[in-house]
Amino acid sequence: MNETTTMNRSAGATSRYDPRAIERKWQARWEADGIYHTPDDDPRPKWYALTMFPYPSGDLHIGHWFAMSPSDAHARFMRMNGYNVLFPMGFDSFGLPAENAAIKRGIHPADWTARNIEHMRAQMKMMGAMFDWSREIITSSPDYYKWTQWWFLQLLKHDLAYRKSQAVWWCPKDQTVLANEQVVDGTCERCDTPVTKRDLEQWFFRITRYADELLDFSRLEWPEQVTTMQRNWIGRSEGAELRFGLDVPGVDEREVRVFTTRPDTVYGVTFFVLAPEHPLVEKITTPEQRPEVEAYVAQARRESEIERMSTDREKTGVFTGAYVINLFNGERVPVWIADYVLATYGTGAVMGVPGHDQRDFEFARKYGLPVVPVFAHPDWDGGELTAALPHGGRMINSGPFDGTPDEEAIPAVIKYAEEKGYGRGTVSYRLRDWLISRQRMWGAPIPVVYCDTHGVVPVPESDLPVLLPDDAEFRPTGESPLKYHEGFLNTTCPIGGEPARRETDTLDTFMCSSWYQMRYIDPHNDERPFSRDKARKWLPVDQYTGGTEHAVMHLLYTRFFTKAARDMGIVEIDEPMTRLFSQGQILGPDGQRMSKSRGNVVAPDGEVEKWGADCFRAYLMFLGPWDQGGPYDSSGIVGVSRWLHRAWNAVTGDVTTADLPGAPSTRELRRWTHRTIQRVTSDLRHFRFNTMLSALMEFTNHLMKVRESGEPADAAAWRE
RNA sequence: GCCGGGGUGGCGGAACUGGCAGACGCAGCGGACUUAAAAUCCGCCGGCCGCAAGGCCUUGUGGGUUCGAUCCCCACCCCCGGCACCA
Repeated sequence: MNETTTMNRSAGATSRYDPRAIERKWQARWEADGIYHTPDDDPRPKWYALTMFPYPSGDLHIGHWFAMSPSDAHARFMRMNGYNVLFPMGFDSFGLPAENAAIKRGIHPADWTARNIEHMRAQMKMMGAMFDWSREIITSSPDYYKWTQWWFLQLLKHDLAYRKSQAVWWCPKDQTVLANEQVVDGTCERCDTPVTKRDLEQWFFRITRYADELLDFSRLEWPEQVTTMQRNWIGRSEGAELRFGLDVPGVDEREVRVFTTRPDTVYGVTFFVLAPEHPLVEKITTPEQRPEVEAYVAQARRESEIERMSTDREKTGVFTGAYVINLFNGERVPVWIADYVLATYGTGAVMGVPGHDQRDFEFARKYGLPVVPVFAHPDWDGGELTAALPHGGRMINSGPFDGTPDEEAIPAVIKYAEEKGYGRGTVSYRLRDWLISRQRMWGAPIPVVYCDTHGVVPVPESDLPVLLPDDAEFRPTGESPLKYHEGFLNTTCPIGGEPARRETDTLDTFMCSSWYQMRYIDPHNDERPFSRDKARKWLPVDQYTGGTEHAVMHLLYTRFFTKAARDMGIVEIDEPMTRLFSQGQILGPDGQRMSKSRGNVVAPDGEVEKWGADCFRAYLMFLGPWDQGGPYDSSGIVGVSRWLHRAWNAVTGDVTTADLPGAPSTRELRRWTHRTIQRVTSDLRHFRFNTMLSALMEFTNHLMKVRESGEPADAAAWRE
């Protein structure tokens, strides 16, 4: 029984781990066998795994590897667990960099994009991921943007798209408008240029209609970080809209409304403030105050948003000469304008309650306006205030409400206001409608036509796609380059055939990525964006992964799209992605964001060349928790490489074995094996790749120890 | 200011959410093999005291709960990310 044998499972005892040969061989084999081609008609349960698709900037960088390798590992894990896994990849290929490159180098954005895609696809194949390339989508290709335009028409048909003139964010460098979500600290999200405002006629999507539903994350397994960011971005505030009487000779309006979260302080109103841009300012300002008011308005317009949004600057304002009447107590209070009041939030007007709001307090102090407390806060001694009082105590100076405790105050005042017709309880949101027009050419043309007879006419679905011309002048002028392309601009009205003009703005590229996960399930369908049956089978995405930089842009827009699609009868799901995992960001070795200008970019190709793709992938996963990210320090990769060599040796090298069932050493070996399986399974399930690799390294170390001990190992346990 | 995450060896990080802190790896030190080096293998590797056995200290700071705290509670400091004059 104890006959000792030597197992030698490799071709030769001197076989060494040669990543390049192995990877080349197996990647070619996988591709030839089409093993990652995901069938639609497969009896196994489906698993839709998705990683955010890249913009084809030209080169795959470490960040792409860091995002894709672990998600690939997880997708493979699900596949090995018996799921029919869909793990597609594509390119989010419309957008400004292509246009800027075109301007700089004089080549068409389409050519630049195509070249980059080809290169990056090849780089991604080197990764050895299980992407199903037969489903690849490219958002700038006509057979894709045809359907992006189709979505626009559906939203338009269902009153979820509309056109209006509004002051919108403008990036002077990129020469285009931006969505609120693309303005960061008063600068352009893309190029950091301070933004300005312009009054323009633009297309919007009614995302605000879904504000409340978008706040419901109860069916989602998403990181709290992301749901919190979305919650803050939507910014729901409960309060009331209150009417104030307006009695200015020659002005038609008889009232002006404010939104407030503290209607219970309405008896403490001692002044009233409008945003400088508020339309009433022009009408109600008295002749004596006009020069000062106009100067202030002009200055507010001129100031950059960064200056204006600075919270620590002193409050300024100007009296308009007009008064409004507080309907609750009949008092006349002066109307001021001040730039701390935002035209875009609530009604663009604020009731000034210096006794209970610190900003109002500072403003009243500065301009000598009276301060009337309406809650007797327990900490207040009744003397003159040095700051606004916090919530608490019973109401005072408030007519019929005197004595009401603070916790009952808000509902009581709202009820009273509704009975008397002074106002009503309401909810206000920070979220604005999504501005989707862009004055650039490398995007999907907005499929509408302007006709002198029929007005705004949607392009019929049968005429889609509205193709981008391949010979447009792409220099930015502040207007879409398409405007100067006669062949594109001039068309005929779909209704009456009259001469008409095309819309020359293009769609925000975030619209392309708002539905791309639905296209992967049926990427070659030229009848519909996707078939209903396939949607029923594949949607929603089971596991999505990507960076948090898209928390309030892409991830909010795609949720809106899904809900709108559901209400339009296109899909039967409420949410696009059930689970989300946000990976961290890989930084340069200096701890700074990798960028060419800093010179801290580590090229993945060099690492792959030197260590092999598997080693590089494993090292990225071994660095630390995936959601953490951090500086990339290439000095540690040698450890992973050593481990792979050891693992190769452990599996392929010679070992002395014998039949030793039940021996203590056998029990120990089997315990190690199964404990490792358990740890790896659990870690993989929870995206804990770093500890998964530690477990595998420990196991390898144990195997090597058994092998080097000279004692024979149980043949069956060793094989296992 | 508000919200979220974090602070553990020289470094990246681990510790099954109350049970031997520092797994795994990098770097470092010592050794084996080698004419030599690389590669590989073996050993050591938080700090202080000690020849040693061993002892004391140690998870940002200070307190608390507990037989027992990196983990729970209170207060504070620092770092990262987001939001921010939102009425």
